[in-house]
Amino acid sequence: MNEQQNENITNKIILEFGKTIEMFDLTPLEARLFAFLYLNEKALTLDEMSEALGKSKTSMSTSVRSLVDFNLVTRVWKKGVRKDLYQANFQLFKSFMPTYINKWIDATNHQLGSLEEIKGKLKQDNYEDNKELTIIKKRLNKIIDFHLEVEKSFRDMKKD
Amino acid sequence: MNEQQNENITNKIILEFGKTIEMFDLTPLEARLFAFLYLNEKALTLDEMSEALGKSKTSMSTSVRSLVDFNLVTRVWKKGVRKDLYQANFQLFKSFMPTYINKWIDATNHQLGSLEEIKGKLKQDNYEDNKELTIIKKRLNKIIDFHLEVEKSFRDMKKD
DNA sequence: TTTTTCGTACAGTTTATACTGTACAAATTT
DNA sequence: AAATTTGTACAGTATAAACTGTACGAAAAA
Repeated sequence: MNEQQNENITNKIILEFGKTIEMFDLTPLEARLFAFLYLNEKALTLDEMSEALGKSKTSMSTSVRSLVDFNLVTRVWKKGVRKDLYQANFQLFKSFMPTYINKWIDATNHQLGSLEEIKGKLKQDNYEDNKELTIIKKRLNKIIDFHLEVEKSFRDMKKD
Repeated sequence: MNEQQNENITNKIILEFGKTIEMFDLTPLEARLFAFLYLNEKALTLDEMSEALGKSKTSMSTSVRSLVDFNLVTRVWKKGVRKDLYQANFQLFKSFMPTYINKWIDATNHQLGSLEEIKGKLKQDNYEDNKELTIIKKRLNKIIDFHLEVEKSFRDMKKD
């Protein structure tokens, strides 16, 4: 009854919290797994996760590895325990938000580079100018501006 | 030669710009389609899109409809032209960014509601208190705080 | 050393997503 | 009215993503 009750509540929270985590570009399973780990105080084994989420141990292995790579989960050592133990990092906002923002900044910067390169090539090679090309050039500049604006938005977001 | 040259450049831009647009949660095809429309001054028909992107007309129909729903593309009327014409909205930042931010705000608010509901139920029904439940409650509060913080971040982002 | 246990690589399967082709209603043209 | 054209619903197909089960090396236990 007690167990059942806790599990019921846990599942509801996992469901809702998981949806939010998915928005940070994690897969549904990774999201649920993180939520589950977060709700548990003590570090858990792959078998415990597998049992709790009803998914294969292999899935847990790969998913938890992703979470570690994303710096959302930490592998924990405990004397006498042979199995690997994993624990969710407790600082949610710091774990998720900066990484997400950086992802946007990095991506826009990278695209910016590619677009500038195209622009440079257009100037260098003296292409046969025609009406259509003129429009393309104009739009390319607008696209570059757009990337700058997006990048700035996320950069500003960091300053808090 | 002239045509070929323009198409070549257009494709390069579509490729790079498309990647960025995908980050705003559009499918790869929607992203490329928008990029393509944006690079064209005049409004285009489904057949022209289909021809240019090498995808079926059906795909164009559904994709362009999505873009219209997202307020990224506008249907345009032109006298004497029977086919439907579509044109990309030119204000990129205004088209993409506010929608994206609102999506986050709406989603976090919605989750917040669900989580508060769970919290309320936990208080109301006097559950048998145990150590595990105490931890769950504590974590639930942290999760709610997290949602508030995320929501605030995106709300602040709007103020520019 | 032999046996057991653990984590993960890998191949295969299931499930979800993206895309196409046919068909057809609505609108336009002949 | 008949014929053509246009956009899209729908069903089916192809492609990608998620997930599982078996197998096996590494490490620990017997």
